[in-house]
Amino acid sequence: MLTKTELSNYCNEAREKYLPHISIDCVVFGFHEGMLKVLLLETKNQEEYYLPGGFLQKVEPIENAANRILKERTGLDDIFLKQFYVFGDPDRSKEHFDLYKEMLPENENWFANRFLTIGYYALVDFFDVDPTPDQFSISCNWVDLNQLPKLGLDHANIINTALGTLRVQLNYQPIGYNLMPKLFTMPELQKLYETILDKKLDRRNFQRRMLGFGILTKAEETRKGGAHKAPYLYSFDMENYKAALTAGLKGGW
Amino acid sequence: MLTKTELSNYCNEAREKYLPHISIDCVVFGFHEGMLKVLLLETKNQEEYYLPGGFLQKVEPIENAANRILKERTGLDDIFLKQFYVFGDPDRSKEHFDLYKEMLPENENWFANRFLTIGYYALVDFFDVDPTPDQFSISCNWVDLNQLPKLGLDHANIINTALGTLRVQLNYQPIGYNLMPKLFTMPELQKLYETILDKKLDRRNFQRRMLGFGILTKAEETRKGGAHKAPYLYSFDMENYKAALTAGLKGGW
DNA sequence: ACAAAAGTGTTTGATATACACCCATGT
DNA sequence: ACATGGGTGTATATCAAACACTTTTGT
Repeated sequence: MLTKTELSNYCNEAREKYLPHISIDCVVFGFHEGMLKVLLLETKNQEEYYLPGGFLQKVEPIENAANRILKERTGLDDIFLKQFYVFGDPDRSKEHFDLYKEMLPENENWFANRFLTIGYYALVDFFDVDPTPDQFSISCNWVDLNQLPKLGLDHANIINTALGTLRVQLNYQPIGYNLMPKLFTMPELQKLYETILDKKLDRRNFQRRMLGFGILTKAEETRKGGAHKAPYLYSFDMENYKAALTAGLKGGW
Repeated sequence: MLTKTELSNYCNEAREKYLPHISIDCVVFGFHEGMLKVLLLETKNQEEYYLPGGFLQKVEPIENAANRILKERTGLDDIFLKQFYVFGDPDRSKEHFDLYKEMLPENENWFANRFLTIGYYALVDFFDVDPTPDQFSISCNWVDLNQLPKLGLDHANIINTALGTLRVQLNYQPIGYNLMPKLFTMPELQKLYETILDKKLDRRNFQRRMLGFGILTKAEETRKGGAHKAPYLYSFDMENYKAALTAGLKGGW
C-alpha cells in the first residue's frame, strides 16, 4: 500500500511531467493453448486488476507514450501497437479518485481529476515476451479473456472494445503475424481465428483460403511430439503478407 | 480580428469551462452534384480555413461535446457523428499558439498549450442542412474535397484520415443512408460510392448488389425533369438497413 | 431521328461451402 | 487395432465481373 508521502510525491512528480486529464491504456493480446489472453497488472494498493496504462509526457507523441508506458509497466518492448478508441465518460475515473481522496486534499491529488484514456491494443507472440510487473504492481500476468477477474475503472469495457476492433480488423491488420510464434501449424492458426471470431471454421476451407493468400511459407519440418499425425509447420512470408494486407484480405468469414 | 481584451476574456472563460489540452474537430461530409464536400469555417482572424472544432467541458461526455460543438459552430443539429481517431503530435497546435503569443503572456494564453484533438466524422444530407457560421467565423461553407483551400493546423491530415476511415467503413456503417436525401436514384447512390471509393463501378452490377441487400425500397415515382429517361426513386428501408449493417455488408468492392 | 442516360438479362469465372476419404501417430 | 487429429480433393452453389440490347426523354 502506498503511504501518504509516497502518493504525495508521485502526484507532484506527475503534475510536473505529464499532461493532466489524459491517460493511455494498453490491451495486450496473446494467444496460448487455444485461448486469447490479455496482460493484466495487479496493483499493490487494491485487490483489483488493471490494464497496463500511464500518462502522456508534456511533449511526447502519443505513439511513443504508448510504447514507453507498455515498456515501463510490463517490460514489453518494440511490439505492434495500434490506437483504437478514446474513452471519455466523465465518471470513468471517479473510482480512482475515490480511492485516494482520503489521503490527499483535492488540489494536491493528481487523480482527483477527470481522465480521458486513449486505448491501444497490442498483439504479441505469447512465447516471445516475459511480462514483468513494475514497482506499483504485485504481478503482471496473462489472463484468459473468458475468465477475466474484477477489473478497475472501465477496463472491462476497454477490453471488450479492443476485442471488437480486433474482429473487424482481422482482414486488414497483420493480426495473425503478430500473435503467432515464428513457426506454427495450420490448425494452430485456425484456432486463433476461431477464437477471435468466436466461430468454428471448416478445416479444409480455412487451409485453402489461407494458402490462397500466398502469405505463408511451408517449412520442411513437422511438429513432432503430438499424439497424432504430425502437422506441417508454417511461417509468414512478410513481403507478401504486408502487400496482401494493404490491399485488404477480401471477403469476410 | 480579435482584440487583446476579447482574446483575454475568451482565454479566461475557456480555462474555467473546458478541459485543457483536449479539443474536438469534426469532419462533416456532404454529397452534392456528384462530389464529396466537407464543411469548413473561415476564421475572422486569419485567411485560413478550419474544421469546426471546440473544447470539451469539464464534466461532459465526449459524444455530447462533439454534438454541441458542431451545433454551436455550424448550426447543424442531431446528426450522425462518429469518433475515428486522436491526433496528438506535440507540434500540431504550435501554429495556433504562435498566432496569439504576441498578444498575451504565455501563462494567460489558453492556446499556448499542447492540444490533442479527437476527430469525429459526420455524414449529412446536403440539402437538409443550413450551415451557419458562428461569431468567430466569416463563413461556413461546403468545400469540394478535391479543391481544399489552405487549412490551418493539421486539419488537412484530419480530413484525409476521416476519408480513409469512410472508405474502410463503407461496408459497416450506414454511410449511404446519412449522406443521401430521403429519395434518390440508383445512379446518384452509385455516384456516392464511386466518389468515396474513388473508383468506377459497373452500373448493372452495382444495382443488382444494392438491391440484393434488401435495404432499398423502390418508390412509384421517377425523377422527372432530367434530360433523359427518368430514373426510379428509392429510399432506405431503415429496419433492414440497420440489420444488414450489424451483420456487415459482406464483400468489398 | 438521334444522343444520352436509364432499365434489364445472360454468360462466365472465381470463390465459398459442404462434404469424404486417406494418412500418420501414440496408446 | 484403433482412436484421433491432420492432410488432401471434388462437387455445388453463390456471387462478382464482364458485357449488349432495349427504353425513355429532350433537343
